[in-house]
Amino acid sequence: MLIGEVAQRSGVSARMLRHYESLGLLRPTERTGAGYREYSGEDIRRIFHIESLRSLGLSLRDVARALDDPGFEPAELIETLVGRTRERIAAETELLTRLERIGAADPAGWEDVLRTVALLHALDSDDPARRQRAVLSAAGGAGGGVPVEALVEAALGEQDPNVAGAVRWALARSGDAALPLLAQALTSPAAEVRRRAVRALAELPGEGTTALLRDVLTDTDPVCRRRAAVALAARGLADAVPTLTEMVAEPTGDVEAADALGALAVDPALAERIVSGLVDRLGHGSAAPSARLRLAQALADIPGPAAARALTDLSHDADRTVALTADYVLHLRRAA
Amino acid sequence: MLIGEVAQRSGVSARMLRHYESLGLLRPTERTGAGYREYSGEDIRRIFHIESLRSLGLSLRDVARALDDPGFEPAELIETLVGRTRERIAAETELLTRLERIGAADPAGWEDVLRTVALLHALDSDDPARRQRAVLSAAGGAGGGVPVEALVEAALGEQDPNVAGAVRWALARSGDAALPLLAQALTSPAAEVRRRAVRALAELPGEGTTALLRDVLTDTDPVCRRRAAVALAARGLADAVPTLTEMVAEPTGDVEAADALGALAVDPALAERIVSGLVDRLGHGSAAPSARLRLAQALADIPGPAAARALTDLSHDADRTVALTADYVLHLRRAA
DNA sequence: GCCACCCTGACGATGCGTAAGTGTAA
DNA sequence: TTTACACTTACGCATCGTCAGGGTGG
Repeated sequence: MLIGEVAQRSGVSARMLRHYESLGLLRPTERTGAGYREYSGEDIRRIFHIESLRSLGLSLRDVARALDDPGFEPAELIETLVGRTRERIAAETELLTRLERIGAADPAGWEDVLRTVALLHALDSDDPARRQRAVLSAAGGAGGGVPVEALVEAALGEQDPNVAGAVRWALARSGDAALPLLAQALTSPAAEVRRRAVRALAELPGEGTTALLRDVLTDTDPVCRRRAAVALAARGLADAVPTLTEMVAEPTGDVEAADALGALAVDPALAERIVSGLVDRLGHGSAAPSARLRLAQALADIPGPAAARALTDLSHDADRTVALTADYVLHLRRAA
Repeated sequence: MLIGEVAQRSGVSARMLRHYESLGLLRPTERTGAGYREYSGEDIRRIFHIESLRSLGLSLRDVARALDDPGFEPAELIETLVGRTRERIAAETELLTRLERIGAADPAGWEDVLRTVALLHALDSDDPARRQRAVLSAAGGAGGGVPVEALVEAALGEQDPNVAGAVRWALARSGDAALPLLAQALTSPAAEVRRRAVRALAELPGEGTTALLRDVLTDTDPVCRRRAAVALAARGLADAVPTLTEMVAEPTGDVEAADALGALAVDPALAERIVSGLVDRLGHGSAAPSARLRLAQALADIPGPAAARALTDLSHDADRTVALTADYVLHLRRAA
């Protein structure tokens, strides 16, 4: 078979067939009297072998080795090919999200593109100060070319507490576009991501966030639940009461919970409910004295007669520290 | 600033700085008396701009246009870049799975690799006959170099019913390795994928598949549920009875369900339960006559006195067709 | 003699490393 | 003079398309 027919049937251009030959990949085949290349069935098979290996990403040099060097084993090369392909995919994926974000910012000219690129680049710099500045300039830049997605991603991944705070602040100023993204983050399997999403949502204004935070109250992660509860309480939502009551029962986070409950208890009816919930959960002798102590401290922040009665009970507590604390709190309340 | 320092600070090699210049990308900068390139702050900024755009995948030519041609707008180019990147990611991902499958087959030499590549290639050929042959050779090849993943993928995607059947047959011969993959397919959001997974599981022997099929009985997709029920019944599992009863109630698939129930009803206790379930669901006058007709036909396959009694009731049915059918069935049973 | 092949050789595109051979500043 | 730069020119890498200039077969 002459080269043209081979090219047509194999899909490999005549140019490439000659090229393979020049590399010694395809052996010096037969030639006709006029010097035309004459490909045998064996040659054709070899071409398909070459193409098969090339389709795996082997270089022509590697193909030659694979087909001719008996000591060249596949395992290692395949492994490195896998590794390199993974790296390329990772890089391309990164590139794609950057491109999409830039596209989403709808740049009017290349200056816009450059600004956005610089911003995105700074946002995943290693230097926290740089990230900080990027966030601030993003928030200051009045929207044009500040992709919310990037801010959300930063909010969900930022390690440095200062920068994280700045990111949440920027996010709070950036409008509702962040909401669906944060909502999606709440479904992440990684608890840490959900926690950060909750913190960001807590600082976002608006009705939408309230609904989302309410759902978080049933999250499997306690930290998520608690942050959501505190945030909801700050908005005056009574849904948070059970979680906050639980928080008072735990040795950590009780102060924050007490504050939040105190804020909710400006409503007298709610105050009554909160007090009875707290007493049910912690007021029995079976609870640890330290728990009763936290109860007394929590009651300090709650106005109304129900809290006063509960404190009076506690002032007769078997544990001296509890009794004294309750007494002291009562004293303060009477003075106020 | 001289070229060496610029290179070091910007991370762009001196070679590339000169190359940019030769392309007219970086304007003819100042030169010292000796002809040394002298880069100004403006030049440095331009270098960063160039690198920014390059990081988005723009060619040097496009970078030049972007920075110098005021009529060249970003939108279109960004869009095509996004498209191309998506395509590259898709291609690389394809390549990756192929490489991983080849690696998983642990080839002893490049001939093994070539065989596997040819197989994988044939498996997603456009020609059903080719796919068919590939499947058969994969199943015949006694395992070595036949990646189960590829067969599973084929089973989940195959359109042609003949090839699909061959794939399931090959899968059934390929051992337990397919199980976890099919189990995962059962969690796919696409009902069609789950359906195919169920069909494949139904033809796979072993305990593991039974457990999986049992879970499918609660699938949201009725087709999945039904196929699982029929398969379970074929294995003598009573769990399938409620679903099969439901199937008799529907105008489609009732024959298959009746067969399956008949097979289960070789156990007399089960037969009784099946009959009472069927009668509860369909035997009342409130059911459509066509439903009662299917009931009569289903009862034909169920041995034992319970079915006979139910048929006798139906032989007095208000609907003539129903009554005649029940009569006829009773006649056949007595003759047998 | 015309058409459809074949041949070899070479350039171009892409982005960049790595020289070789030479000049310059301190 | 040495040392560390800088300069220009050019080759090589890996894959291919494509063109030029010329021969072959029917």
